[in-house]
Amino acid sequence: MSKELAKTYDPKGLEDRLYQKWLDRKYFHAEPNPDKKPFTIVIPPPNVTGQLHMGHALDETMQDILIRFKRMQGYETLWQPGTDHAAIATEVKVIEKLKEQGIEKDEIGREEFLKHAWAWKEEYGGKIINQLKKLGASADWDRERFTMDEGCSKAVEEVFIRLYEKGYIYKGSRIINWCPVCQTSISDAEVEHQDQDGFFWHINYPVVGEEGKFVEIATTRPETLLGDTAVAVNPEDERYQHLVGKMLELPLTGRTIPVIADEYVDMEFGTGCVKITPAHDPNDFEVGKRHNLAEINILNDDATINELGGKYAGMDRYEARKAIVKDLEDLGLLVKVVPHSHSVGTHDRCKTTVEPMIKPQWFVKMDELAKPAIEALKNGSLQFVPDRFDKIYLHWLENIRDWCISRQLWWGHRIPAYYCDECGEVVVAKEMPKVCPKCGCTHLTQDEDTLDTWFSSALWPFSTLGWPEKTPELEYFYPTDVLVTGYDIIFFWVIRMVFSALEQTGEVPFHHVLIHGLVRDSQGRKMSKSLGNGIDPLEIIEQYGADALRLTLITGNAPGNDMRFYMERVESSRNFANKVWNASRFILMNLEKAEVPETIDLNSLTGADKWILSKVNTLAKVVTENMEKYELGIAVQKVYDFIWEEFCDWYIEMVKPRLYSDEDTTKAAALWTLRTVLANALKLLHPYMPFVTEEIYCTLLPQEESIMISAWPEYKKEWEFDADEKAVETIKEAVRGIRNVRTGMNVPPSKKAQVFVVSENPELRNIFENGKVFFATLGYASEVHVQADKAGIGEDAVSAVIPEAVIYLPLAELVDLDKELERLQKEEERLTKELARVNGMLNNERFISKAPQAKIDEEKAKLEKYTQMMKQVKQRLAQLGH
RNA sequence: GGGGUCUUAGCUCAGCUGGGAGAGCAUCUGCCUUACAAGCAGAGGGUCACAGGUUCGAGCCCUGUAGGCCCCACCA
Repeated sequence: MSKELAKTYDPKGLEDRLYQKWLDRKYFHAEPNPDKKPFTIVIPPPNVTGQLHMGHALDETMQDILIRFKRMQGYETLWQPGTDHAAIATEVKVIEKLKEQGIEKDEIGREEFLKHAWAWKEEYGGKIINQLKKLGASADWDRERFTMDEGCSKAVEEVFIRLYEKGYIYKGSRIINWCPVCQTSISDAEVEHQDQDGFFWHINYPVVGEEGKFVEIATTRPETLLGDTAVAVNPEDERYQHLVGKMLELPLTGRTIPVIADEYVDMEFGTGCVKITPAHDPNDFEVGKRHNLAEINILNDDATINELGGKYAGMDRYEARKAIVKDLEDLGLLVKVVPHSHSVGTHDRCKTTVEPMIKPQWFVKMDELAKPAIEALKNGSLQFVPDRFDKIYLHWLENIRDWCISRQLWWGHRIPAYYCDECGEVVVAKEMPKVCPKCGCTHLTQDEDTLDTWFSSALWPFSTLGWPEKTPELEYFYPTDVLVTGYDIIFFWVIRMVFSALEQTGEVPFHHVLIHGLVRDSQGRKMSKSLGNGIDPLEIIEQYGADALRLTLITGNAPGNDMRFYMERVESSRNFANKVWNASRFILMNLEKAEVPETIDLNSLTGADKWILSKVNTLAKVVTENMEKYELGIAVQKVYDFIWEEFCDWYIEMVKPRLYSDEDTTKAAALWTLRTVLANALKLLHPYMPFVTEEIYCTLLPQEESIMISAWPEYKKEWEFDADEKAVETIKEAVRGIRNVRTGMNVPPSKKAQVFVVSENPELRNIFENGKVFFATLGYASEVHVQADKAGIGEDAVSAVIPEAVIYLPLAELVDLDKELERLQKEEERLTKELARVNGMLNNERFISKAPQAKIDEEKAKLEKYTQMMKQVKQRLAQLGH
């Protein structure tokens, strides 16, 4: 590889080339290795038919950062990838595609449909994986899995059977959420509650045998009246006690229903009389059970009224509502209609209003399974980052209800339950039994339903590692270390993984759950297809590079918080990549011209060298600490600031004179330092920006194979140089003072000026003496004089005051005395404020007696510093006649 | 109804166990300085939502208020 780098960083081409190199060299591949400690992350499997969006980009970037970090730290790192079959989402897409070809799902039948679904999976399944690769994801693609592959399917069967045998899975006719469009049951987690403006219809139900007497009920769903089997009042309600036990005429049906008493009824709400429809309301279902009420299902699966609805049969639920209200009005039974806002359950996927219905379904009994999951969080074996998600997790588990796992879909894991055609015996087994164990007949039929897609993803952390087999992978990599995911799927996925893992493997599936927020558009809206405000990560990568996208997604964001996506921020990230590129280009250009030793005697380094070495040493420590706390945004910000400010703006500028001079004896030291510090900074940056760092690193150190398998920088005691750090910081402060004064006077850099540094402190004079060259290059000085007093400095020189020193610039012909005065007065004002603050603290007896000594000393030092500076400022003001 | 979270510079956001308010972008000024104009050097800009409290000391901890966002919830 040539040391020639292009003038502007261009990620195109380079990224694909480097990614291919990593793949070819199997860097992503992990194997159980007893000599190393494992570090494992399982990917939240993206939907097999999905398209990479910003949410994925964020999620995968975070995982890749952690994986690359740990890999460099010497762990055997497995990032286990794969995809999810996404039962309902995929099935809907396949149905749509078939419809375009004029084919209906029911016409072709189950087997044929599944062929189409698998074909779809084959066609689109690999797409999202390739998109992840574009991001730089260092997952072990050799181990890619799919929730419906053989191994995962076996795990699903195994778990189903185990839970069934333990009595944790059961089949029952219970009220479930039904989606009339998708024509399947869905779990509680899939129901989204939306507040909708509706009405309260007050309806009179005539009392049987008591002419002119009515019970007034209020309902938001008058059409369900067709399925009423009682009216309930609160047993404590004195208004209605006399009615309990009486019969009512159910309008429009010719049926009569009883008035019952049940504590469920809130006396304060509505009329205090509630119509009870056990077949179409979860509460009413419970009431019905308590009172042995009939359950009358009045709906077809598509939410039209069925034959039990009399004249309304065949009408859609909303048409029926209108018709029924109209008929009640005609009968004079409609008392009033009151606007009322209430919460309506909708299917999260298609937004259809769900219909509670009683259907035979399979459920997972949750109470026992939830207990260990709660305990795992409480005893610390499972931790959320940030920990505010603890409450959400606990609240859900503590109020959990049984999980409806059967779906009336074809794409998914078919429930391993078989029914005897003769006697109806249920057998749960891996394969269809030849004969019914009860009656011996040979005709059995498998359950038609499939499992909730989350049933298989709940097993993902261990099914992908080979469970239920005791594979070496499971032994070594499990439990995994951290799960990275969005807060939006804590209920769907995280919780179900935890209780499934605890039940099946006896261990938590992961120790940490790192939660991130949503990536929103620049106006703070969710990115969505319907709004058309989505930004395609691949287009960003194409235009700015994957590194720029990754940096943008990680910077300036705290864990768990949503973020807004701005193109300006991507540009800024791209600019940083270019900055790194150009700094490296400069260093490489200079390295070409000289031989630089592999190692160097640290004593041969200059103060500036030691300063930057010390800085990068501290940086390594701080970055590591933050990454271990999952503070990725803070960590990368530190690297960014170091590279741009300390390294580029100060160190490289400081070192230039040494590089440009052939006589300079410290040139090799400078080059060694440049190379060493850059290499370390690149390593710290690599998890965030893998491509640009790899390209530069390998060019910088041709003997190195790859930065991604290089060792993570560790803090080195021998790189601590406190005195040199302090000295360079002092010089920086002086240089800043000079620049500040010059800009204030509108002196262009081309106009060089003499600089006098005056300090009574000999130690400080020594520092400045050694730093003369920096005043020349960085402070545009023509000559530098370091002295103990003001001898030879004109009264009209401008000055900058720093602690224990004053810097004078005789800019006679340029000096605007009014401006100089203004500057000094401003400085005086600032110092006055600071002194007031410090004095306020130090004169406060309670501060002296209660504050820690270190803090008191710190403030005393400040007092001394500001007093000294104030003295200088006052002297200058006096010179100017103030 | 319950819970969470946010309110910090014109905009978007950091600010990790309380100890002199930060970044990016935007704005203004001066620089095509031989790594980078996707750059360099400077500057302006904030009673940290409001009111109390704890503390020697509060952007940070506690209570309350106002507004925004989110999640959960079986009042028909």
